[in-house]
Amino acid sequence: MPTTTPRANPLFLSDAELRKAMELLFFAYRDFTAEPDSILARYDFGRAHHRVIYFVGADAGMSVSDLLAILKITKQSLSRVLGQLLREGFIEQQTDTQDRRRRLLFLTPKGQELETLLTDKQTSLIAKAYRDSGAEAVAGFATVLRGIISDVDQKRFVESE
Amino acid sequence: MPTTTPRANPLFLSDAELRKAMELLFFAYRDFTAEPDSILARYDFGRAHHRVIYFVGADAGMSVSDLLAILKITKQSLSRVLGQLLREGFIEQQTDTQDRRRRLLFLTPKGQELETLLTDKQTSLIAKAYRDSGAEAVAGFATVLRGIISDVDQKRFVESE
DNA sequence: AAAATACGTCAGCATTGTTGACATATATGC
DNA sequence: GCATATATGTCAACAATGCTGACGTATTTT
Repeated sequence: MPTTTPRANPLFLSDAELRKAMELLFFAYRDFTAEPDSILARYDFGRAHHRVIYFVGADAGMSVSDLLAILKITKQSLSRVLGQLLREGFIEQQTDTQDRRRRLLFLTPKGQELETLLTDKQTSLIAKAYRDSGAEAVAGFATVLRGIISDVDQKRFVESE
Repeated sequence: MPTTTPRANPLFLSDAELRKAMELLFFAYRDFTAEPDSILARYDFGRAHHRVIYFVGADAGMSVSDLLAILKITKQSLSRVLGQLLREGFIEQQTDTQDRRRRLLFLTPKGQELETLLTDKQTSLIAKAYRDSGAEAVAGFATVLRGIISDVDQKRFVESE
């Protein structure tokens, strides 16, 4: 009686089921970023610019090192895109009055406008998927994604619950 | 009576809830690819090599154009990584006997070994998240991701159900 | 006063995507 | 059988976005 155990995955999780999950993530992430990517191209911006605009929009007044901790890229990499966004007037900096070494980041009205344009594309895609799936599926979606996210990054979500 | 409607999202989906979904996707995808990325670095390979190895592993004997259709990159981009994988003996080609223009792709034993190494890291992460979440959550996870995936790419999944 | 922190910058390099131009082998349509 | 379409490959240049390493300045902490 062959008990198909191709790889080391207990608890009824077949290899095919796990591969399907991986592919779902791959295609979903790809399609999720496709629309913003094409909008950004019109500004000569890329996905890296989008991330900066998104997170600064989500947490106005964050410092450069806060942003570095979220993005997990080097300051040299960030500097390139952040510099462009500053020079082109999408983001502005303000010295923290508490600690004058820190530069707090804010979207300008122009930056806010682009943020809204980009985020609206993505939120409407998510909203459509949510509406088509129902509340229960939405809860499951979040639960599983949280399970995939490392403990370190988990912390970013616990407070917002 | 202010009925908070910050953006255009009906059906009780708050802006905060939708932004959280976007962030979950961002962090999950990042953490999901982190382990393979660090393994690949040891081979002087990148994420592009991983994708090729993964999809050829999932569908042995696929043609170059099949792969191009999945990855949605140009043949010049693919050629670079595919060429490396061929030269270094991770993948081998075989002329299709039906249509001798087509080159069918297969993993070599060496390629299969790397595929297993990489995929096992990712499947165990998914498996852990699945086990911690329960069957119902897993179903919801797949439902929502499918809702995010474009109709074009959906087709890749319908047959496997 | 010395050390640590926050931020910035210059320089070079790798990966992975792009466009455009061509070339070859094979299959298909008429 | 010839013209055309298809599948694949290749050369060259360029752009976005990561990286490392080396410095420099301002400010805070010890």
